[in-house]
Amino acid sequence: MLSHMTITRSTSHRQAESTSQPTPAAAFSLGSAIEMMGATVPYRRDSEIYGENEPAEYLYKVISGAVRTYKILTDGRRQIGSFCLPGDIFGLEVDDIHTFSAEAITNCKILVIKRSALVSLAGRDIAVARRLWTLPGNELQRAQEHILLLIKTAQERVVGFLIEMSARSADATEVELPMSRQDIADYLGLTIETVSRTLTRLENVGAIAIPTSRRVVLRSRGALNRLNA
Amino acid sequence: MLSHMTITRSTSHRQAESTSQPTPAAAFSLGSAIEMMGATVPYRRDSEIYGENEPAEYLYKVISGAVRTYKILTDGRRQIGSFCLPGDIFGLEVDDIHTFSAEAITNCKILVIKRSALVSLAGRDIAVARRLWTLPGNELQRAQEHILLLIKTAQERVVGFLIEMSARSADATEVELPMSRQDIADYLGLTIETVSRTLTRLENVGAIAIPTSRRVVLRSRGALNRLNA
DNA sequence: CGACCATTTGATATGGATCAAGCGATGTGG
DNA sequence: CCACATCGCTTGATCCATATCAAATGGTCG
Repeated sequence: MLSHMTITRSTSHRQAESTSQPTPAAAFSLGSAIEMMGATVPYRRDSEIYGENEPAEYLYKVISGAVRTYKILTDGRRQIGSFCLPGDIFGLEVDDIHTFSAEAITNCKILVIKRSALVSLAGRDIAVARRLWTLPGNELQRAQEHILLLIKTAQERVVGFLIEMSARSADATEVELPMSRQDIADYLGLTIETVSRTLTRLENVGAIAIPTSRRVVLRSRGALNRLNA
Repeated sequence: MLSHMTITRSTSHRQAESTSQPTPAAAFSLGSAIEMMGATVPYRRDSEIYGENEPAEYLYKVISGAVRTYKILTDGRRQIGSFCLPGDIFGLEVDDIHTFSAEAITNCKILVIKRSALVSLAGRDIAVARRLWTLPGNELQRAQEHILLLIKTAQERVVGFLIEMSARSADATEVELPMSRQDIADYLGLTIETVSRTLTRLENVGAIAIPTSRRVVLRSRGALNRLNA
């Protein structure tokens, strides 16, 4: 059976919705043993999942909703490291201390898995071990892509962001943006105004449509790729 | 004894100095089994060690000299991903294809290890496996630091770069820069002129001294940390 | 000594930041 | 159910940091 952890005691989850109702049913989706080892915990919009410098006792997987990981610099600037969408795993750290903070962007459900349980399972199950193995490498690739984004012009960054989001979206031509303009700006190293202006410019040249501010239709992939330099 | 590979046949090493003379003596330094599995190969300044998109058959460790890994964007811009100094391991890839190119910055000696040999050794030696394990995670941390650099002002980037280099240097107050201003600029996402100007400004305010263009003395760590925001 | 290449320095242009105001959707209290 | 406050987003005007263009300097090697 499921080995239930008393995760609500952890300081890492102090902001979880008080009406927390784990949904073990979801634990059997996706066909991996990983889903069976944790509890699904709801977090409400803008609540902290964990903080920078806290010990990294758990691993997290987005079941529904969206999460941002970020750092606050000494002067108050915020850098978003990644957006996590359903299926994404986050919270894995090299040295057992979180190097970023994580917050729920929307109300969401997160599968929370104890690291130690996963490590011991990996010792028994080579498939789990292999999958765990690939996580830092995948993160590294994303970080490297992020670096490449950050040396580009504002327009290229925004276009790159849209392409990245569309690649992660079910419908490749229509992108749902769970995050605010400020979140996008802090991910791309731009200001909210520049992000907004760039999006409207892309709309004006017919590359995209913006039916609502949180929804973008990619109208011309060719134009976008051209603008992506 | 050492199992010598016929590495000079590999396309990855086509630019190695023709007067290649492996130095197996170095193979016994640092007290790790890893040193015993490869051959030390000399590369001359600006020669390619491997190219982007080539299969990643080997792992590399800098014995002496310095290496840059980089990508060329479609419009010709170059982004340097990392500088590798003696002791650094590079060339590890998630999916067995190099995502960056690597070039010798100076004439240098590189220990070249066959991946497959290392993997099989890791299967037998848990210490080697553990060490291999940590590499992607360490790379990830460096990439994340790099991201944080790239969202800062020019002065903060240059200061951050100097602090990073001094942390990797034997003498914490004096930094040898094996790379050109252009290399630094391409690492920091700035132009060569901005890097140069920023360095002279730092010298003018007394934070550093620049006895020669490739040597920087950190005169006031406090001032640098302050400028690092 | 002279050519070459890296670096520095100078003058100007510009992309994105900043400061400021307007707009539209959402929700709340009267 | 509507008036109003709030919040997120967009738009406008101006400023500034860094890029760009250009030239001078300096160090290295033949």
